[in-house]
Amino acid sequence: MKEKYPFQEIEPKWQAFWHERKHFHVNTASPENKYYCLMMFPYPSGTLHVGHGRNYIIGDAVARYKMMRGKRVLTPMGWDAFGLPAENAAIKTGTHPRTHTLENIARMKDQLSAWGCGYDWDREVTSCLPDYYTWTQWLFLKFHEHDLAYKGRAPVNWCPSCATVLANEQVVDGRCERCETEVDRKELEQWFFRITRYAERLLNDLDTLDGWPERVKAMQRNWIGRSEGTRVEFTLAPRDDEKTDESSVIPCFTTRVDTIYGCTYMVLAPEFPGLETLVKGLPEEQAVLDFVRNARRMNTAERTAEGDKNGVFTGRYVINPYNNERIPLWVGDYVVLEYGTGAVMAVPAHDHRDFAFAKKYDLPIRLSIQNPEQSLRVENMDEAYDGDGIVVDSPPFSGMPNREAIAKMTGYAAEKGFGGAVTQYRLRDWLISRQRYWGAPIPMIHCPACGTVPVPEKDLPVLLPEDAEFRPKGESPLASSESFMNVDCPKCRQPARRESDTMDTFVDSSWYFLRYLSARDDTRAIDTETCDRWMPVDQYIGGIEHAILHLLYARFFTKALYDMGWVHFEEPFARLFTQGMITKRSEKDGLLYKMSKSKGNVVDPAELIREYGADTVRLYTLFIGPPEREAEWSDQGVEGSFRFLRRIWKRVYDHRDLLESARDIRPELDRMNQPERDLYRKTHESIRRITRDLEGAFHFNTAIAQIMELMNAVDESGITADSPEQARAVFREAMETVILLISPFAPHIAEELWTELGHEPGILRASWPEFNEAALYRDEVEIVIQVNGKVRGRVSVSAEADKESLEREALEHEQVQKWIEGRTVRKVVVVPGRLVNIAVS
RNA sequence: GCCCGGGUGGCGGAAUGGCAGACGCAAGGGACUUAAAAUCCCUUAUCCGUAAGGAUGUGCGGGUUCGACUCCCGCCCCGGGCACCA
Repeated sequence: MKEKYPFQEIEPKWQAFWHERKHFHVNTASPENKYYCLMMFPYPSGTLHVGHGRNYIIGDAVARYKMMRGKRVLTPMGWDAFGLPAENAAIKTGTHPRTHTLENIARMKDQLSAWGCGYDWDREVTSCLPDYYTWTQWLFLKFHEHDLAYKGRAPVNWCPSCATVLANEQVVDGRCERCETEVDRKELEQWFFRITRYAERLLNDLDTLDGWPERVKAMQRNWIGRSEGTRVEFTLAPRDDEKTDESSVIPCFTTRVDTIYGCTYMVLAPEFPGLETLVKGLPEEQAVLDFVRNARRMNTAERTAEGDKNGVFTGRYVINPYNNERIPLWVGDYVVLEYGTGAVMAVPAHDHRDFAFAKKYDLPIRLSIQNPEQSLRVENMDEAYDGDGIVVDSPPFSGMPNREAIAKMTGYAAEKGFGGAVTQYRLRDWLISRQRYWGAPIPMIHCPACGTVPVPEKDLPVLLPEDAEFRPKGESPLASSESFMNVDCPKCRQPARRESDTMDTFVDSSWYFLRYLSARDDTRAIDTETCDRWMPVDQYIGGIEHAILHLLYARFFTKALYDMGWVHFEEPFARLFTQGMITKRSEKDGLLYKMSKSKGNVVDPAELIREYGADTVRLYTLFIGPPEREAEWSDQGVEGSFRFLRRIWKRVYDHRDLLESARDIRPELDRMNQPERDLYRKTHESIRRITRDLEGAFHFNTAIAQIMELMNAVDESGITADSPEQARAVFREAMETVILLISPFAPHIAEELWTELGHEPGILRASWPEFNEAALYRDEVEIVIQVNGKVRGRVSVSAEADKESLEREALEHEQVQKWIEGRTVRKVVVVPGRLVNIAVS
């Protein structure tokens, strides 16, 4: 055994060992003791920094811990390999994105193994290769077959820099999530997935996900945005010029139907369908058209910025079905088409937006809810009252508490046939078309005669053409490849054109966790039987940035596949853990940032591994703080973790004779003296504590602190090779425990020392230690004595001491006497084994 | 505005309603060394005190309790999500 901790030698050795012994391979034929431990598969950017590493290190620690607890752990890995960066690099350098991507994958695989992370590489999936995207396309066809994929014309988000459309989920504050360019609105024909059909189930089933962070569930609830309200159909008042309208009703959605008698006008969204015909030929027509054109020119950010509200009168009127009142119809830029019906009943007295609009355009304000103080007068109002109260001036509902009136008035609408209760969602259908090259082609064909025709399953995959022009032009690069575009219609055999858009990469990642279970199966996408055995994922680990996007889409896919009968579970991820970001102070401005090249604050793991070893990087990453929270990387902290590992190594080296001599001696509690008992107890306390830290929440930081404490206790024990037999036995057990407990975190050193101690190689196959209840017992305990809640003394007593004797002992304590002298003892609280509190006055 | 988190030493952070600050980092002092590195030992919340000891202290203000970082009520600040969503 080497004296100096030879991390550079042992780490590659054990990595090769795990690989050769296939320690991370698992047979999914039986579900017995299964544990599916999944990490979000990475985009192959080429280089991982220590911030990315947190994800894999946590996952690997969990996998190793569960293996030692006897689970058959599946930890697969793969690559979310389609996407813009590779394509952008291709545009710049001329290298094909595939070449670039595959090189990056090779590099990242090496990085992951250098970290000591083990995976079942036989199940590797790479979403950009035909053996994967064939099945992504197949799933698209299934979705199409079940009316979950459709082509529709709609105003969509267009990123001018990426030259593609984006899903709602990919627009953040009116900007492209990727490149932060302001997003424009465009009206285009695009492919959508009908996720809104699942809104209710996606929302309700969140309640079944006990193993998910509340935060993520809250974000999804917000995003789905369910709100219950009332649909009210207003009748369009006939035109003065007696021309007829296409439709005579304008429905609107409201959550506050109780205020409808205060409705003094109605507002349409500028994009409201049929608006042009509504105003055709009226004196107001030109003003309306100008207003609409202007509103449409604005990008999403400008349009949605709260503040000034603009609008224009249409020259038309609608009838409020509750009181048959004729009210003016306006167009306003604060009404959004996509939500509700694109029409809003305006109640300025009870809605702050309507209030501002009415003030600006001098529209009437009428009270219909009186506050409990009865103090509201329209003349005095300088803001809308949106609180509860009593319905007024609303016959026959006047006098009702407004909450009650909502139900009554909604019922009334249903009864009279002009509306009723409806549930509205904020969630929109998922736009999946992308006008880019590096994605899975949408397997559809446009035939002049037959229309849009799906590619027959037997013709899959629709391969990406090799001769496409990448440079983005607003049209998909695939359109530039004639060999790709020209195809015969599968129905009528006449010349037709392929769909030239590719799929959003979030489609690829919505089902990869199913594919891992049958990654090499070239006959079908999903192996239903194996999925039934091994799904759901027991533990999913990834970044919080996917709280909505990926995690919502994957849930949607699972539910859709459930309905189609391909899987028999509705939720894919039983437990979810989201780790916090690792930040580092920028040397430029001294501020904290997420690690990124542009901020110049990335820490390269390769350098650290060379200098300290992978175990140090792992240990530090896990010790840095609670794993779900953000943490600041500290170079000194790394040093500290290194020192600790080196210290463990040195103890084993220095005491190798002692450890060897104790090989066959079992610790026996009755034969131990006090210091031996203390170390024995500390050992078993540590096992208990650490096991508890790892079950449920992953408290790696406190688990590691506890190992450090145990190590401190080993050093303080003063046991040497000359110590008596029991001392040596206890010492050996303590050191073995340190090695076992640290092995999920620092597996290389643990493997090495484990064999050094004479065990068979392969600590992963060793069992996690169990604590001995008897070891935890103390016969003497220190009791704290408080006077009025303040500690005034402490006393050592037998663990069995009863309340009476503890109270006596406390009252007689010398220091304590000083504090109770001359005062009245009102009460004495005794908590056996802990403290005595004497209340005096 | 609504919904989630969070606020504890110089720093990262610990604490089933029961000794606040485990563990680590940093800092200071010492041992070893010709010297340095490494290692080991000691100190380290704040204030008063030579000390024994005392007072204060977990964002702020109240409350419950023998006892509150922890529970309840009302605020403040920081981070995140949603938002002219009717």
